[in-house]
Amino acid sequence: MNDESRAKAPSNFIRQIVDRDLAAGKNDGRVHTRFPPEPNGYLHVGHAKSICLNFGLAEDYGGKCNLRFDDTNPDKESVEYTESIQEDVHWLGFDWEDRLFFASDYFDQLYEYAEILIRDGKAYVDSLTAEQIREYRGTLSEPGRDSPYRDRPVEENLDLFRRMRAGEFAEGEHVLRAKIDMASPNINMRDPAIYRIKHKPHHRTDDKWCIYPMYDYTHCLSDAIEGVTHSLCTLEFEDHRALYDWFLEQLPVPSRPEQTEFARLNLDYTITSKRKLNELVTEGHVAGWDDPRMPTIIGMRRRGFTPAAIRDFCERIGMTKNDTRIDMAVLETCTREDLDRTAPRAMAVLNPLKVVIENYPEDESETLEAVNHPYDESQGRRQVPFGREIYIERDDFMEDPPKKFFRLGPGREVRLRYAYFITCTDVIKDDNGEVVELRCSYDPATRGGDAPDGRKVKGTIHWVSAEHAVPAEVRLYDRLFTVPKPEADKERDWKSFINPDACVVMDKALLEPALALAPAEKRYQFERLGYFCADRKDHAREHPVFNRIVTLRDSWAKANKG
RNA sequence: UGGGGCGUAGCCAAGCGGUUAAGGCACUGGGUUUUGAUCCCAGCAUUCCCAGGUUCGAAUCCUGGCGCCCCAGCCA
Repeated sequence: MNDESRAKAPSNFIRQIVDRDLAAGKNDGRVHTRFPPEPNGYLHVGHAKSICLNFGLAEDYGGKCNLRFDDTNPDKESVEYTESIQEDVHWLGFDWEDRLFFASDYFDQLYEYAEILIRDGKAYVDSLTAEQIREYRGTLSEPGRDSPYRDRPVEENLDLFRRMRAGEFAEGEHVLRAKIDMASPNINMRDPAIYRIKHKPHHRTDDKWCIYPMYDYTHCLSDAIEGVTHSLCTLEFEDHRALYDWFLEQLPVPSRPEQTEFARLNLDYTITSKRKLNELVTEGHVAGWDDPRMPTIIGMRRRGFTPAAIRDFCERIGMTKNDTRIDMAVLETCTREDLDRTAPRAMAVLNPLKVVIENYPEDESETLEAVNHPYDESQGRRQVPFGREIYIERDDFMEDPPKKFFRLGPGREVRLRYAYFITCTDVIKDDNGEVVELRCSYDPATRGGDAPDGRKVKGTIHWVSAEHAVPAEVRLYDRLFTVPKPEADKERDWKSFINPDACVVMDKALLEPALALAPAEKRYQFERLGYFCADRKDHAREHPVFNRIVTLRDSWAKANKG
C-alpha cells in the first residue's frame, strides 16, 4: 500500500484526555485502544471514523489497538461479516498484528464473573417474561418496581443460573439480571439483563453455550481483560457508562479501562445505519453491500475511493461530541486531492460524437505523445493514436454556442489535447435534425498542440481515434439519496428518497487504447471528466468497465447552472 | 415531564479570563495553465444560542432561559 508519511492527526478532546492521563502517570503510560465491531453487517464510513480514531491514536502514542469482535448475539452474526470486516480494516491501512480477539473468547471468564456477582448478591435470576420485565422497568419519568424474584437466595440463583447454562430452560424462561436500582433515573441501571438464554449455535463457540452475555456486561469486561486503557465509543452509549463502571467496580478485573464517547458520523445524502443499509441490500434497492453507491467500506472501495482519502476525510471532519452532518464535498475534496497527485491521466469519451477531419490524409494514422501526469514526471509518457476520424464528447460541441463556450461550434477552432487545432467546417444531421457528425479541418502545423504562429485557442478538448478506440461501459455514480437527510422526514419513508440517477450507465463509451490494459481497481483521471476506477468485479480486457469515483471540479458547469 | 449530552460562519472546527475569534470545506473575485482540472493570490463571524451577572477585561467564569440529540431490547 502506498502510504506516504502519515501526518499526525490534529488534537481533539480525546487526545487531550490521553495527554492528561499520560501526564498523570495513569495506566503506566500505556495507550491501548480497540475497534469493537459486531459482526452483523459490513463496515461503513461511520466505522471508518472509529477505526481511524482507535488505530490512529494507538499509532501516534506508540500504543496498541486491538480488533475485537463483539460477538455476543448469535442471532445476527456470521463469519461472512468477521471476514469482510478484517479485510476492510486492512484495506483502510490498519493492522492489529496478533491482537485479533472475540468477545466469545471470554465466555468462560465472563461466566465465572457472573457467578461471582451472584454469590455477592449483585445478580439474580429473574423469571418474569420479557413483557413483564418491560412493565416493571417503569418509564422515563416513573421509577420501576422490583421483580418478585429479585430477592431469591444466592443458592437458588446459582442453581438456576447453572441450569440455564445446562440448557434446562427454554428461551425467555429466565434471565440473569444485575441487582442495581429499579428506581434509578438512568434506565440502564434498572437491573439490566446480563445473560439471556438462546438455543442457537454460535459462529465460533458452536453449541457450547445456550446462554449469551449482553453487550453492557461483555464490553467493559472484555476491555478490562485485554488491558484496554481508553474505550472509545459513540454518544448513544454515554448513558451506559455508569453501567460500564459498575461492572468493573464489582468484579476483580485485571485492569481499569475508561470509556469516552464521541459523536457518530452523519454524511449528507447518504445513511450510516447498519440496519438501514442491510435493508437496502436485502430489499434489492442496491446490488449488494459492495454496490458503488453504498457508503460501506467495500462499496466505496469498489467505487474507487482510496484508503488515503478516507483517512484524510476522517481527520478533517474532526472529533467532538457535537451532533453534526458532514458535507459530501469534504469527502470529494479529499478524494480529488489524493487522486490529483496520484492518478495517471487518460482520455475517454463517454458520449461520442464522430468527427471527420477532411484535410487529413485518407487511410493514414499517426501516434502522438502524451504525458501521463501533468506534474509527476515519474509517471512517464505514452503514445496515443490519431487518425482522420475521431470521436469527441457530445457536450463539447454546440450548434449555436454562447460567446463564453470555449469548445467546438460551427467555424470555431479548438485544440485537441496533445494533437492538433481543428476548425469545425460542417455539421451533419439525421432526419430528426440530430447532429450525427462533424466535418472539420486541421492545421498540420499545430501538431502536439502549439501553433508556430503563436495563435491561441480558448479551448482544449479530449478525443479518441475512431480506428483505435476501445468500446467500454462507464458507470456514472452520484449520491445515493436526493435529499441531505433522508431519515429526517417524518411523513415520507426514507427509501422514497433513493436517487434513481445514482447510477447512470454509459454503454457507448470509447477509451484510448492504453486504458483497456488497466488492471481491476486501477484508478485514472479521464481528462476533463473526473476520476474513474476499473471495476473490481466486472472489468475485463474484452469488456472494460469503469466506475466514476468523483467528477472533476467544473466551474463551467457551475456557472451555467440555474 | 426523569436522566444523560450538545450549542462558535452555509457545513465542520480551534479556542481552556487579555488573540485582529485559528484552520478546513463551501462560496466569491483575480492570476497562471495544452484538463473550464491542478496551482497561486485575495475576500468571507465587530462576534461565539439568548438574557442577566462577576471582572479593568468574558466565546471562555456564574445564574436563568431557549433549542437540538440520546435513553424505557432478553440488540449492539
